[in-house]
Amino acid sequence: MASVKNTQGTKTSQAVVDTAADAVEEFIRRRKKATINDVARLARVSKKTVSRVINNSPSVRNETREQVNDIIARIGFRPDPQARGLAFRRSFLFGLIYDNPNAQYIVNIQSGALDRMRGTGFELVVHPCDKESDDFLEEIREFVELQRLAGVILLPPIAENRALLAVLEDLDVPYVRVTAMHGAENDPPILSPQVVSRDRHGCMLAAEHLLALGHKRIGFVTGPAGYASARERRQGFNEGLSKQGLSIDPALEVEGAYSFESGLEAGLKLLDRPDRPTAIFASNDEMAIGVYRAAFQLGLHIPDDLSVIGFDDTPAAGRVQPPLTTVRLPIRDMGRAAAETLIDPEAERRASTIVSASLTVRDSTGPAETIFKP
Amino acid sequence: MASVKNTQGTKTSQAVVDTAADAVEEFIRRRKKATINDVARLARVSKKTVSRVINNSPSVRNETREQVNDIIARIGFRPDPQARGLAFRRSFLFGLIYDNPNAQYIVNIQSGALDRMRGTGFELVVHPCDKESDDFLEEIREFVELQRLAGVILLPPIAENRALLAVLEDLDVPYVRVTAMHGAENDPPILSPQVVSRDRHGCMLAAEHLLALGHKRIGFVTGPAGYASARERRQGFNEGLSKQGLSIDPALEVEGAYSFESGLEAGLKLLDRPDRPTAIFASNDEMAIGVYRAAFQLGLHIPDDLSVIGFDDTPAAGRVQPPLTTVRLPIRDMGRAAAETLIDPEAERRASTIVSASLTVRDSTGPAETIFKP
DNA sequence: TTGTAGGCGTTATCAG
DNA sequence: CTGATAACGCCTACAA
Repeated sequence: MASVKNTQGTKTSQAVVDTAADAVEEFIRRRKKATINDVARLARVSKKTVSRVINNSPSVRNETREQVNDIIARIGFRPDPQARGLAFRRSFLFGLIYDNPNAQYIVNIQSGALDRMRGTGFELVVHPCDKESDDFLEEIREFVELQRLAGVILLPPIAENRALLAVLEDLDVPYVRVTAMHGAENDPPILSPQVVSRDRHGCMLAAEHLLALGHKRIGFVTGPAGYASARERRQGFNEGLSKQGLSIDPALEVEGAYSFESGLEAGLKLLDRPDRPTAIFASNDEMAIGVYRAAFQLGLHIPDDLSVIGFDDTPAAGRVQPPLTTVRLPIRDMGRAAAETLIDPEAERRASTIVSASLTVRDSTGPAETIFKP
Repeated sequence: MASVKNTQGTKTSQAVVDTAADAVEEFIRRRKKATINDVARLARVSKKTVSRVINNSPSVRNETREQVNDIIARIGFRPDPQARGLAFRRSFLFGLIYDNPNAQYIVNIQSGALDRMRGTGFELVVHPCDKESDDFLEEIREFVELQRLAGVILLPPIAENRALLAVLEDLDVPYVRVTAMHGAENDPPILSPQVVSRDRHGCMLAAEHLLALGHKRIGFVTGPAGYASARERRQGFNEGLSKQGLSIDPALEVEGAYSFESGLEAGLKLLDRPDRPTAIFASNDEMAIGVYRAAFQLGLHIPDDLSVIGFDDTPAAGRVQPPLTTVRLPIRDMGRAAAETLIDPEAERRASTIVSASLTVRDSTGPAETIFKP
């Protein structure tokens, strides 16, 4: 109870500082987690004033603010997120919700988002889910509601699930969708904050690359129907081909499931025939590597007998033999941008952050000429 | 204010139920998030009693308990984790802390842990960190302290960092280490809850497999010095060799960094000479695939000219050409077990959960005989 | 500009 | 076994 009373006669500024300093050091010695009350007492203000300082309220005299901040720094006070959240009716947690099998993608998004979140006081809660489950929506609703999330990051493919978006709107929680940029299509574009990648453009580059190498008979392995990315990539590739008056040959198009196995199967279907294509574009690396396997099984050599392009530029792309030419997306940057959207208060612009794709040319693509058998 | 007063004359059990039912339906109609107060009012008990029911306190009459649970179920009440956390001085969050570049590993641990956590009310907060950073420890301390974590899962290699463990002990937060089982060694084993894998045993199997195929000159690519897993794997492989009176040949041992590049480099060093080994064991898949590249560069064919074994059984292992023989660890199960350790109150047994390794034989290993050049 | 009273939703204390 | 009452640490409303 060593309450320090300020002697009337000596309440010069210096004296105040001294006695306060004692109290502060006394406090630090006990090294207990400081609360807003400690700060208030030590700074000789009400806790409401401390609260104002914490929340950057403008209505605090500068002198007072400095005084408070000084104490805060000295005793190492950090407001308790739980208490704050309780009062705010909202936590300081972002939820990362996904149903996506690509580990590298998930981890990259995560680390990008966390990168941006560092120092902001927000934390990231991961929440994989099963979009085929019966209680898919209810499960997510409960998660978001119960945790009173401060924001949600949605990854493909569920970022395109309108029913899910409706739930989030209903819950009134800020959210960002990470997805492939939406091209002109039948269904209307979704107008909520999003981080979009120029998948189409990337695939256009891929098509142009193959065209430049002289390829004409080109196989295409589509992604699963219903996936925005699959649609975009197909469209982009087609656009690229169209620059030379070509287009995706229906006879040389096979739908895959973004998996190695589906790529292998598609590859066999495309290659195990006399009029096989001289090049194949697979809508992701996973499937492209499946095509590698198909080529191997058929005794075809890449890139001499067949050129292959993938999409994603996963680490594996650089490690298979031959290293895979592929479209690269800056996934980490997308994670960063997603977090940014949730953090920045003016995210209400409801705008899109756009990131572009590029082509990483490696050794899986070569000139078409060498393939002609005289 | 439609407070339902119970008419004295009609307070039969049935009447009570009826009026209560009305109030309940009335409440449900407004579909607002229910609080403990709502439950208390509707169940005609104090909120403390509701609290007791929530927390499975034994001192509640069964009848009362059922009554309360009934209301809870009907209005869909879920206690607020933030408020609960505030009162408990402890959140319902587990932290997953790691400094590990293996995306697949991270995601598998995550999904295993989340798998076990489903329905328990706990959530998982991911926290990558940089063990080389100056404020490595302080940063983690603040994270754990501020979030008042209910538990921490530590992944290799920081799961072996004693300074970090000391911090966690000091913070008095429950934690589990996921790591390779500790063999007899110089430094004393760490005696905190852990989920350990039999890396040694797995590598013994690998050695035996190569031995059985007739290999004698076997190269070994070690993991980075200081990593428990690296040490264990080496020891296990050596033990395996010793069964045939062999041991790791110092001239055929190269240290790698668990990366593709280091594997490539090690592979070149091992293979680019006349007395090259007929088989190489790399301490993880990443490096094994680097060895693939080295072999390719030197014009060696796997498995005809060289057998290769990796460790981890990452998805890539099954996709490279030829598919890689590798030691498999049930990573997801380890994640599950880690969560289990934190969830189960009797985790104080301070015991280890042990999972075993197995050998996945694919096509990268073949008989040594074929290599002899007559 | 600052402080007081009250509340956020839950649990702990200590009576009854 | 049950219930007032006071925390938990912070914020909002309303005064001063």
